[in-house]
Amino acid sequence: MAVPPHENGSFVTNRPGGRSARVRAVVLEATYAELVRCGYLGMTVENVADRAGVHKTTVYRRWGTVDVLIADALDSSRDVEWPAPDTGSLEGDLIAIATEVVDVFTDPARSAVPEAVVTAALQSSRARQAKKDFYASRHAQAAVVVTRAIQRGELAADTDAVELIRFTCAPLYYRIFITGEPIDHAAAERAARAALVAARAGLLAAAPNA
Amino acid sequence: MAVPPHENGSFVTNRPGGRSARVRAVVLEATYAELVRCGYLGMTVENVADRAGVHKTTVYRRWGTVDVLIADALDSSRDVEWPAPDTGSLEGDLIAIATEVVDVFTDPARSAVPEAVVTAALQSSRARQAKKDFYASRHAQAAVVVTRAIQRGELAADTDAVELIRFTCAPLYYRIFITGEPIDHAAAERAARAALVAARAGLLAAAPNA
DNA sequence: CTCCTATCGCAACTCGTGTTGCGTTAAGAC
DNA sequence: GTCTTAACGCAACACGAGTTGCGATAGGAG
Repeated sequence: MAVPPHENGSFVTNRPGGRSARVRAVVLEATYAELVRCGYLGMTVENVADRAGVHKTTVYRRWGTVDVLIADALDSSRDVEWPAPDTGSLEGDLIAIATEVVDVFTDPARSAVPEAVVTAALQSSRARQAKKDFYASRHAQAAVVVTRAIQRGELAADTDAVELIRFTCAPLYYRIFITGEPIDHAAAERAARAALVAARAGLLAAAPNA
Repeated sequence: MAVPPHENGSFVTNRPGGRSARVRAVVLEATYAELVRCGYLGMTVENVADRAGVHKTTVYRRWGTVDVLIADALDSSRDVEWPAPDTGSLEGDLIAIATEVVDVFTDPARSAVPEAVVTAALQSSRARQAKKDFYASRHAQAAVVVTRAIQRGELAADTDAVELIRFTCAPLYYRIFITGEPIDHAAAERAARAALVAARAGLLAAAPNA
């Protein structure tokens, strides 16, 4: 068709069997690599194409912009399984989740991707939607530590599981992206415990809370 | 000297009296206007110069890039007085602070600037420092509601006042920049109350907390 | 007022991103 | 195997952001 793939929102080609799928895989991998190497603004469609061993017009025609490249890369990695921690206690699980956030963002190689995703989401609605879907998926996976705690009787049944995860991560992301202050293991513990105290106080109820 | 102003970190010119100061003021005002109109990536040095009624080489020589423009604009508005709320209770004050965050980010005209600042801070160290200084200043101003509460005996004296402000704002910023979920007055109240509960539980102590 | 020079305006230039037209390759159907 | 055409490679181009050299303007000192 005359309509390029990046304008109908999906990347289903008419020939998904061989070359198209191969090209997509190698381009998305190159996208991650270039993101780590140059960051969001330093990244160029041409550099991604070169690294992938593909001509730049191919990438321009199938994806169009770096925002769409990042969004597609994020979509493709959205549903990879993410093992939720299981330390035996809800507090331990929440601290483990918060600690992983700290670990990611204190490693420049791993923090480059989420930072670029946040930037891209502020520029294009396509990337914004991909980011939203990604975090919704991850939060749903992480929320099992809360539902398990409810089943164990550690927490009220009407607690909003995903909201508790959000409140656990929020103070860390706030320091990273807003105040620019450093984060460490103590900050992770503090964030997890604060979220837990709020949940135990009934402030994170799921229903039309009072 | 041969060193352009944006490389020595300050914008003190040798002739601060007349034209230089006038040019700076009109350029920074144009920076804000273009930020609202085009966002961070749509913004260009040339458009800022045109709007300011100056030639683009003037802006290029004094600031160099849009990151520095944004950083300088932020610096110049950092110390404008920001009236902290005074509702009579700490809970009311925190809810008022959180509600203002919601108000700003539900108005596209007002949310454009902080969104651009976050983006710019992810690209240049100069903008990152300006953002850090700006939020440090605002948080210090907002923290007076906490110190007042401590004086009234509402809260333990060892509470980290700024940390309580951070925990109040964090869940809102998390929804705005990370999960992309909507925010409203209920979310503001929830964030403020959760932070307050954590503070009352002694989790936000200033000292080498236990 | 006169002089010095920091700062600005102007025009031409460089360079890299993104585009377009066309020929080539290979996936999928038969 | 042959045929069709979606998808790719290639080369030349268009466009705009950022740069540079030089002359003009206007603070600030004496």
